[in-house]
Amino acid sequence: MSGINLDPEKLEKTAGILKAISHPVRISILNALEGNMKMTVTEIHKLLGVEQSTASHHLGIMKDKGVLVSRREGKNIYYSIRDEKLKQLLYCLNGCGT
Amino acid sequence: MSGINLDPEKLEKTAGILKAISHPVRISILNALEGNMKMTVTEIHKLLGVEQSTASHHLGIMKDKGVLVSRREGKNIYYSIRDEKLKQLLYCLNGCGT
DNA sequence: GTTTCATATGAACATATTTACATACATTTG
DNA sequence: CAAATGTATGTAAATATGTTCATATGAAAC
Repeated sequence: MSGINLDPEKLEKTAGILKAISHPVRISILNALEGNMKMTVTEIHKLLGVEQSTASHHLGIMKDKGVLVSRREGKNIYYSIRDEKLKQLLYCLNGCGT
Repeated sequence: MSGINLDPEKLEKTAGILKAISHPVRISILNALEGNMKMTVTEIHKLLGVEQSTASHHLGIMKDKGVLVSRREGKNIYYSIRDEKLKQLLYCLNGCGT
């Protein structure tokens, strides 16, 4: 909150979270999840028009960095945004995109 | 503001801005600039303990993406955060870093 | 003009990302 | 158990990124 962030580990973590968002496809996924609460891999892959494996890959990256969580329901796996704070960040983002 | 962001150009731009921030050194630079308004390349290179060329490189990336602006004053070039909105995003970030 | 300080650039190298394709795994249905 | 559906993984190739070292540019001082 005051001055420079010196902790290398926290820096890495913060950078990791940001990096996990810094991709057109992943931003699209997050935008979709802002409106839908939860979506399956197939829904996202069809909505965005990317390969199923590509969608899965991007979802995996965001889950790995703690941006998303997933939950199995039968054959489907639903992904959703983990933290409300991250949604705030997304709102800021849409504002910054000028 | 509602639903999914479909404009590929805007997506690329947003991703570009985020990408420009998604690096430990660059987050450190932004943290430093939040407190200092403006800093020279040398100040940053010494404060963070990175090579001069590395500091210049990272500053260039952020300037290129519109995150920073630079202004020459004599021998020095001062960098500063371009947009107030970006500072908000940084505040959000420090909140999300848990 | 040449020396000095501040910054940027280019080459080279290692490493990481992104994507597609094929295939494997998990769950349900018949 | 076999088939069908939904998801993840492994490989490979193209591209991008990060870092260092050396060098070039720009501005000021002498």
